[in-house]
Amino acid sequence: MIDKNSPIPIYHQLEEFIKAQIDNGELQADETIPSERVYADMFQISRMTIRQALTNLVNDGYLYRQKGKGTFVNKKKVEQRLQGLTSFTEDMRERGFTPGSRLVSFEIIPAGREIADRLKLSENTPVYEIKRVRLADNVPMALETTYLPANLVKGLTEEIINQSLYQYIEEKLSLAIHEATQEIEASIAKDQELRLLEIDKGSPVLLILRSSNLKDGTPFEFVKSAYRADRYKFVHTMQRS
Amino acid sequence: MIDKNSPIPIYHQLEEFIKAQIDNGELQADETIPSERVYADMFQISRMTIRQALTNLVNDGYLYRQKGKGTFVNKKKVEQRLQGLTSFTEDMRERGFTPGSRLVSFEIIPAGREIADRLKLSENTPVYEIKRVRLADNVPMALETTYLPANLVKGLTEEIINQSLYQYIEEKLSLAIHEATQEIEASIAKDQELRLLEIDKGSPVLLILRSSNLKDGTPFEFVKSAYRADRYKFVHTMQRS
DNA sequence: CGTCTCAACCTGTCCGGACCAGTCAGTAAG
DNA sequence: CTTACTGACTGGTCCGGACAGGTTGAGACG
Repeated sequence: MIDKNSPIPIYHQLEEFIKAQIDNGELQADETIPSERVYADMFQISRMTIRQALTNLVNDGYLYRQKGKGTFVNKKKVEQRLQGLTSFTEDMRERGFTPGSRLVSFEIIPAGREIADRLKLSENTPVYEIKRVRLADNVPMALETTYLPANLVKGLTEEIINQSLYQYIEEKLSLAIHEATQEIEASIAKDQELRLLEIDKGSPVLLILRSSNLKDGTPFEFVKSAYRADRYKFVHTMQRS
Repeated sequence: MIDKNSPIPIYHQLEEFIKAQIDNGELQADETIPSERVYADMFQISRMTIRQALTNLVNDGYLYRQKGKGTFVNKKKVEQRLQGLTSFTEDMRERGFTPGSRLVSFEIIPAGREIADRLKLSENTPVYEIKRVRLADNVPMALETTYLPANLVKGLTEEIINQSLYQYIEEKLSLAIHEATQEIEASIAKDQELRLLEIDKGSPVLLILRSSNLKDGTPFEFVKSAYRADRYKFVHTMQRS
């Protein structure tokens, strides 16, 4: 329930509490949830704190409100089956490959201008730089460099990186990964890419730059990936509006 | 400014005030806006009301916040409308270019194996093959080859092609364009591409293969586009599911 | 000159409260 | 039976305040 001694903000705990009730069927679509004042009495929390939690859930599409009437559970959004934001691991599995990776380097560096811009940090703020060769069925698929703000994505180790970054971020750090913007362009492989991807001089690569945000808009990741052009194509669908 | 006698909520007036400043250039991207307390003093409004307005603007993508540092104007988002299925003409206009094209060839040919597969036709069925250099601000941007089933997209002429294919299909033929799948990969420019795009041997191109369907699922178009890598990147967003 | 400390700033979270405006059920009057 | 009123509920808007934790720059000290 609500633990006032928890480091997790009270409004956030209430959000999770209500979401859990919706997910497990305790609260059904179009059902009224207890009013703000009832929750305030129930949990001995101020109504403003309740309102903050409920406002967030309304913004996220879980609830809807009607002035004078109450707050109701929303029907489940149609899940956009269009390609979602997935990690490299998830993407390779989707394509039927066995994903893997070889760590090239892992360090904390002061963010340069480009990285600071992308992550909306001050220049020289410490960030993790993780450089990996990503494998599919044990063959190099991409050279990937990931930047994460060190004071946001805390406590990274090589072990965590060798497992799943997204899982660590979502489950251990309880950060809500939300959306990403990707820029896709063609390029000619540079020296390090040639070596690490085991391709010939003059080979093309598909360069994908991804900037990812948490639900609250905070950038948490910037990734540069150079994919072997002979092994990877990006596929997606779009609709006429 | 802020009119406390107005029926419009104060927090909403503040939102519009700040948005107006962003739109008219008074506030630039990454610039700090006055702090919550400064606005509170300025307008004699409670800090909570200020926070409500700013939170809404953060949620809408106009601002971003950094704890301990301030609230900043966000860069204008890449317009989400780029996400949809658009023609080259629409895409270039969206990016602020003047679109144009130079017809290279236009003929009816019997569909080869690859084209027949893509358009779900029998081999040798007649299709239009339209080859164009697409221009942006009068500079070659892409070499585009479009295939359309001749008995579905009827009556094509050079004049129609020089205007808008999508407009002709939707308005004259009353066909409902629905969705497309795109494959994006990196490649090295081939001979014809080198000449027509005015690039050097060994240059990379972004190769985009698009298969488009009508609302009833019928494929109506298959397009191969080779974009100059120095002038074009594909940008899109995706969300975590 | 480099380092450390501290004050003054910032946003984040939470409190308790007041009043406004919409909705609805119950009751009284015609 | 209909209409109007009232009270109790709802969410919406706003107030003034307190404390926590992050950031930054100025000043002191070695």
